[in-house]
Amino acid sequence: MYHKQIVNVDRVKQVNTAAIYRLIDLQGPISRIQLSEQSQLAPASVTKITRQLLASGLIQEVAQQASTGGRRAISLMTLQRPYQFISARLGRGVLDISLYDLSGSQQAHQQLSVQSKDPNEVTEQIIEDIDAFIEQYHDNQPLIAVTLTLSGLVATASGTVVYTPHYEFRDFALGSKLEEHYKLPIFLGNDTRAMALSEHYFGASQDCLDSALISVRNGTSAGIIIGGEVFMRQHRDVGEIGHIQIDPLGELCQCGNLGCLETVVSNKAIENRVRKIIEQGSPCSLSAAQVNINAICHAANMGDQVCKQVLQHCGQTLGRAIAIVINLFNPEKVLISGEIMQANDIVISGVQQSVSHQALAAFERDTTIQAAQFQQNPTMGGLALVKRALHDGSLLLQLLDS
Amino acid sequence: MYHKQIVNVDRVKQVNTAAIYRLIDLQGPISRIQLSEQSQLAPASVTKITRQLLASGLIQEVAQQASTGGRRAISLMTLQRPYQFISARLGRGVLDISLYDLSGSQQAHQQLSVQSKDPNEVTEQIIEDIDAFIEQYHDNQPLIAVTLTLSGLVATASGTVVYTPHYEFRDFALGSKLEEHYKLPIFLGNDTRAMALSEHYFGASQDCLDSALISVRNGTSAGIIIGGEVFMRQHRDVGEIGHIQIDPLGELCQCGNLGCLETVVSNKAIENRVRKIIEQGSPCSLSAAQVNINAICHAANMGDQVCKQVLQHCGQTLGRAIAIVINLFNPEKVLISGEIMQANDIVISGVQQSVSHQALAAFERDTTIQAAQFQQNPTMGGLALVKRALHDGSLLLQLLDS
DNA sequence: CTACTTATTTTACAAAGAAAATAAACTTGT
DNA sequence: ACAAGTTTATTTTCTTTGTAAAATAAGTAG
Repeated sequence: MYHKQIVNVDRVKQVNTAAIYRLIDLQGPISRIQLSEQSQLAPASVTKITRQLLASGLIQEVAQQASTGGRRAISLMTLQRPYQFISARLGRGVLDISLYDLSGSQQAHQQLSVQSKDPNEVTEQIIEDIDAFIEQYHDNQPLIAVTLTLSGLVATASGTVVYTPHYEFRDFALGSKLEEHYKLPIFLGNDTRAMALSEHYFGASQDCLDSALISVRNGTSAGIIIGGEVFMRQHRDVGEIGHIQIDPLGELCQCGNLGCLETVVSNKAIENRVRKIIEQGSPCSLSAAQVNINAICHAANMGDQVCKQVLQHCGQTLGRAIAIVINLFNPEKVLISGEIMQANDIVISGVQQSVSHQALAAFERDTTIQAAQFQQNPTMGGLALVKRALHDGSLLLQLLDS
Repeated sequence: MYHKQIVNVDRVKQVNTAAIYRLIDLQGPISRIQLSEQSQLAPASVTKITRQLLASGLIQEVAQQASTGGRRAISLMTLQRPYQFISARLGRGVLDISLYDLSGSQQAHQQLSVQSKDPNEVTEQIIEDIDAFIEQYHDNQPLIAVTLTLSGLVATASGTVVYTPHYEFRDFALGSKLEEHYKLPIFLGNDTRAMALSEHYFGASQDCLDSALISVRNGTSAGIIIGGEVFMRQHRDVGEIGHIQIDPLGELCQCGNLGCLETVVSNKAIENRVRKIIEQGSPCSLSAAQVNINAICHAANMGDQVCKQVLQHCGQTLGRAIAIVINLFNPEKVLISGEIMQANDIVISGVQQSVSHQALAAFERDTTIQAAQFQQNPTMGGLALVKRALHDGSLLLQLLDS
């Protein structure tokens, strides 16, 4: 059996401290009195809490605000630059490593290739590469965390990699291995879900509590943000939409089924389809050898009918999946990420067609569909994981003590 | 902008009192020391809270438990029978009214027909009929609430009916009209979602935190329970899966699209399909005139191939929708409700086929699919709405004061 | 009858937030 | 320039809540 949230006294302090830190972080320069209004805590409590945060160096007093008729308010801001962390991202055959500070500015970046698929070998390489990276790029500022994002299912709480499409991880305790080595808080997560959270904190979905990010690259997956948090079930995140059956008579998917979303909506599927049409002799500005996703988008933007048609069909199909997400989650914004968004207008118009037909009218009119903001930076997701840990108090308390 | 949960002192008491009440209600006869263990509150705190609950008559001391080597523990239970409420359900052309007590036993029931589709007229009828029902069946025990469930979208917090398929409600403030008349707490909700919650509290999904109920009757809709609560977005519930496009080349749906789930999975769709096959001359144990959902299920169970095939196909199609729900929500149990479950084995085997192919393996092996427990009683959903209000503290506090 | 267990209650206390009082910084009217 | 009034920030005082520890109650086992 289970019990729901019980509140004891210690927890109150933790929750409220985290809430105040979060407000200062999100709402930039803000006075104590404004914090009190927004948090519904008494001014006295805000003073108590901010005193502690000031003492530990997590926030600072900055300029005074203009007077509104009396004593001028003192603005508070979070300190970002002194807090650095490592964000790594394990893609298909690729390991990206970055050094960030909390402001979100990337101090250094490196990309390496990964040959092995064996969990132990890959883990070893990750540790070696990050070690070398730190050696080379990190100065003497304190590191507060190491994050790793990857495609696949991750049990976030236990730091276990349940499953990955590109490597042979199966219920592999990657988190504890990294923790053992670095003696730092480790944050592990699915890459799409982490990117969705990054868009929520810093990107295109900053202004809304409920959003979804659909990532179309090697495959298709979704990250769903509900109430400002990644939607999770029993400590593992969900959002694997790539194998929704979109057409019972469709193409064979590598998973063994017919007509999965990924058989139409993925870079490889798009490339294959264009190649096929060219080989059938349709007039196209690309030769079969030139076909790749970037070229296709460029050609479509230039007016190439074949490429345009394929991308539009892809958009329509994606729209059917997005309509399902809208009906089930009713997000304010749906963001699409991936190389296809170089042909933004073509894809979006296809998506809109399907959504306007298939999503509930009451929901559809509330939902904006647009391109994601962070298309290029695969390690950006780690930043969100660190922010989240600060905002929910778990990492914040560790920094308060030290 | 928004702020997340802030905890102030008042709230602590409310949350913990509700949590203790919920534990006593769910875990039947239970001692204070067991409550302390399960709630992680100190024994002294449990004593304080239970004292209050005892004083207001919400719980009572029952038998002592057997000794485990020392003083025998005193069992506590919630009091159910003295608390009665009215549960109404507005279906297509039908109004069901029941009198329940908190134990879930139905004291009286009445079914009436509804002719009008006009919101004001329907509201007037509901009030008149409930008044007459109370007059006839209710004795002098206190009524603590009135609930109304219906198909359509309901904004639970504001008591507004956003949309209904069978009546012309559009953003209609039904809740406040009822509240004005009855001067009692009113709980309004979508019927499928309320039934899903009832299954969670009292039925087939009692033992799990995450479940889904799929209702197949006039249409198809889902109720999704996450963490023991109805999954909601900005105060309105979601789960309208009836218009997921399941086949881009499928039949025309009344919503104007092709191949919606409801064009295959609904009582009417099944009946039409069987009728069509019979008219085409296939040998069937039913005549076209005899066709209705109950007869079809019975014939299928007796081995009729036409009926069996249609139901199996319906199951397979439903399975595709359920696979989506499983991939997105990862519930422990999926319950199916509706007349089709009279042919339980046939439908479930079809569902299982699709799910085993299309749901993620990691999720599918954790998910049980079975028939819902409360198939017959349309007002059962209201019971869950009242329970929820007691368990989350909102209704509990009103009863504590009085 | 004594020693030991277990359950519950009482007492004393610590921590957090609320309310009121005070201090500080500024604006405005004279 | 200066008093009066505002607005913000902080401090003090008080109430509430939960908890630890001690006390009490009610059993068991030998």
